[in-house]
Amino acid sequence: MTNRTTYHHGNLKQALIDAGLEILETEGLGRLSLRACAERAGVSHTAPKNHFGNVTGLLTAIAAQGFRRMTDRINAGDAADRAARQHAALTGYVAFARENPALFALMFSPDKVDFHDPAISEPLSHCANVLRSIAKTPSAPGQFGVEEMRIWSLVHGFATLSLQGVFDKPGMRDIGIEDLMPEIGRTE
Amino acid sequence: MTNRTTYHHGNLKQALIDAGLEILETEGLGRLSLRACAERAGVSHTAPKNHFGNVTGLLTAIAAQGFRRMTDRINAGDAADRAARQHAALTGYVAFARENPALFALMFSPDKVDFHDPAISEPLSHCANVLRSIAKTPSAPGQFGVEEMRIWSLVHGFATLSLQGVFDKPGMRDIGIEDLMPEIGRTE
DNA sequence: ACAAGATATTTACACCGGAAATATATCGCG
DNA sequence: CGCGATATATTTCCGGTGTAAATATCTTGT
Repeated sequence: MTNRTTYHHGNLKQALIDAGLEILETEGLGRLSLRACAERAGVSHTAPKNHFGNVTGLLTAIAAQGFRRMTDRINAGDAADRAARQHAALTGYVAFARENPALFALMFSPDKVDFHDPAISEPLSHCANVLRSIAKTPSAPGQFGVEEMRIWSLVHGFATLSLQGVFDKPGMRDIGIEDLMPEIGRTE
Repeated sequence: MTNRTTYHHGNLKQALIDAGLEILETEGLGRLSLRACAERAGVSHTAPKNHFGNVTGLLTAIAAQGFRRMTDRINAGDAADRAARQHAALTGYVAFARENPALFALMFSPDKVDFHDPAISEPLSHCANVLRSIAKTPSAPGQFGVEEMRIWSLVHGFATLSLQGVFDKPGMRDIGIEDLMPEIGRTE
């Protein structure tokens, strides 16, 4: 059943997360299961329990990895100015959702991911930090002000609704986040 | 097993939808299943197939009912002016999400709901119509412009992220959609 | 009255997550 | 080195879930 020569896998935890990410890319969220991840990693379906407790723990870890990838995707730390970083972050957010629809859906599935799991809090904070850094008047670290909430809400809602096809009406497919954001950065 | 006197249920289709809505309210999205709906409606677990084809058809019908309820919740057609209607719609949107977290999550779960199902297109259009009606410069019926997309994106993103607990940081819990919307209605 | 179709059940099956007992490998420490 | 403790993985079993196929019951049209 397994092609391993050793009884222990060696790095099963990361292998299971990677397996889940691959399943999301190739088969979609509906096919993501604990057993499918285990099979792809070459272990029995109960092996994940040692590392993640239960299926929610595994899916939360996969979502956490998704937040790390999204943070990389939206972070343009080398950009010239704040406006450029903001543009890169917002278009990157929407692009990430479109390039990874299943992963993005998982990351915001309350019935599959436990947002109180410590494994996800750090990646989530890093993502929030990038979004804070593009505000005109960023709040102090650890804080999150009205402007940041407005930016995140707008881009997240746009990405979600676009992905869902809610905006799939004539003449709307060409409207992008750039068309919605000129007001976003204005001073309070 | 069943308490029915007649072999046929009579109005099984609606009964299954109602059963699903009750499960969402009392047990949450994780407990919503075809079999659970059937059991609550007092029929065998294969009976839903005649009315909905498969589980996606049933969940889509439940989500469609959710959009109808949300439309009622955000529609303040009797309000004095556009600003009042807008305020009612946006606060209503967020309130609906908080009052029906499981139903709201289902309504935007791409792996459970088929947005191409005709059963959901009409309720979705009605919901969109209310959101269009609160724009300063509403587009023509059937159309959907930048302002409407910005409004919907902002309020949907805020509702979703709030529900997920993403904004659960010190000092943020008191920020509402009203604090994010003064810019929303401004002229282009 | 009766055939045709709609509606519901029974049975069977594959997939899923989890619990419990067991097996194997690694680590800590004498 | 040796050996118990711990970590990691397997096997087996169970209840829950969605679907297909065959069957049963009711309703409808003529």
